Amino acid sequence: MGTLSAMSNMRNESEDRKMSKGRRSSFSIEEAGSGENSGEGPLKKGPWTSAEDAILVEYVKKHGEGNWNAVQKHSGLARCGKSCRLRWANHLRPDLRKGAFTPEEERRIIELHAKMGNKWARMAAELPGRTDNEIKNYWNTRIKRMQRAGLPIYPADVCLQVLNSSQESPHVGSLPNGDIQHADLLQAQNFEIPDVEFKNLKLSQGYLPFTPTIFDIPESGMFKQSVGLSHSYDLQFPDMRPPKRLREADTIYNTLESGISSSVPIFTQYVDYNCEKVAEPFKLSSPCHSDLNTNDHYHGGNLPGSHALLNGNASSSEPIAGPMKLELPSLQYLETQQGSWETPMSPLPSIESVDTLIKSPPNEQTQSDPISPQSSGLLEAIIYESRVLKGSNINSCHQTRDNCAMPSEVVKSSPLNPNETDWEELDDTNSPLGHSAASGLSEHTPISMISTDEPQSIETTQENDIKHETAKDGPAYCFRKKGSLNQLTRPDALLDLGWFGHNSEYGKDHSILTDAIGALLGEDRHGYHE
DNA sequence: AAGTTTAACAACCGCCAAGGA
DNA sequence: TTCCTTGGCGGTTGTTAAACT
Repeated sequence: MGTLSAMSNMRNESEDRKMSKGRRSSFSIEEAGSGENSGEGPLKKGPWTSAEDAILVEYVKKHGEGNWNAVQKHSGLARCGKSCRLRWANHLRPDLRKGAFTPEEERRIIELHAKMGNKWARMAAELPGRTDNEIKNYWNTRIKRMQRAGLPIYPADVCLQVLNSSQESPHVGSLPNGDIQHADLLQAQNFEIPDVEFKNLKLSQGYLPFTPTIFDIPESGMFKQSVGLSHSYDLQFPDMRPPKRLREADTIYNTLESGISSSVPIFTQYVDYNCEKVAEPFKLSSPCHSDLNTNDHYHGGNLPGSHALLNGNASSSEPIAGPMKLELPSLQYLETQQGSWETPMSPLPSIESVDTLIKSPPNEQTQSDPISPQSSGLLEAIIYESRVLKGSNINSCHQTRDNCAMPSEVVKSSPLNPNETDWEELDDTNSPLGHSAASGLSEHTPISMISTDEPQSIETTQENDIKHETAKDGPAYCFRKKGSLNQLTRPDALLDLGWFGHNSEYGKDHSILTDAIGALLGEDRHGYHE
């Protein structure tokens, strides 16, 4: 935090110096510096000068806060009211607490965020002297760092604390007006973490004193997009590339005691208001871990969601039921987020994990299903797929799911795995890797590979009362009903057809699949490269 | 020593809700 | 009831300095 302090102290001293260069000033400093202009003409943007600050402070002394648009009239300050208000609130207020966040404050921020999500103003209200902007900046920087480090956003004890507080009281903390979604969502069932999930835990990284609990998975559209695909189980584990600086990690994890409990709701973060849409299909689509499939809570099939734990930036103040406003944080889908735990639950690999796998072939993770081709290459997978197809008329959909590995897992462990560029070339809108932005995220509700043509058959196989999406919200990667080969955006989607495509469309689709596999093997028509 | 990366920070932008005309 | 103004909030971007390679 020495750096932080230094930065903070430096702030005022260097402010004017910084301003000499200007950031986004709409006109020159000379113009702005005059400050007391006629109150007309273009309003200045960019950094504030000391003179402007003095004018604003003087104005507030005389007139009090508020009526910010009048500042320009009364003082001649060439700033819009909004800008004045911001400057006052964030920098000039006398009760502001300058300097770096203390460890206590940092912890408080984490706790508050776990409860509130991105409610910066409310968080600031809980931290006297701190501004929402400060907290927001801190948080964004923090989660960026944590993601880069592959560390969980929320320490275990914070999760437990929120969980406990939510159980003790229907109103968490001092949240007004029943804004308790986060806490309620945290009341997910206690999860036992299968041991297998930690096989690849890289404790040797040295900065993971506790079991990772909450992982910063985007909850909003990005999350929805990815959850049925590859990254919904992108658990934040130490990256293969440790960050250059982990000062924060030291601070946080030294500050926050690491009492880990096996009952920490590890996977609740995957479940949001539409959890029923995503969890269950995913359950189906992980047949190589049927042991886990039988473990409902593992997949959160019936669980309430946890926005707070989903995403460091996720706001969860929105009602759970009904349309949810998508809040898309800037950091919600960093590349490093994908380079994560090699959980078998991740049907599609992150690029980094693929790279890792290519560089160092997988070992443990491929042991779960001797039948599945996940330990072989894509070619084997396709061969395997063809075998499955042959038997598909006999086997029920459910059986097939239970006996087959996710095709994308084949890709995952395959040395033929296409690289990121390939995916991007294919179809960004369908690629989780291509979704670094917030556009159109809600358009593809990830239902994994379930055929949208016959949700009933799926439901009959489920113990949980799950309502599946209809075709209009079909999975991003699933084979679309009207699909031609061009709509098969990924090889695993092709394979999925075989894995899950025992539906009424099967006969029609099968020839397409055959073509597609042929294309995969020989034509390279979509730009798959080795 | 130079170039690159990262963290911290400041400020703007757009959206939204409340209140008043 | 509608429109406008104001204030608040959250997301994003640009800049700088420090740290790192």
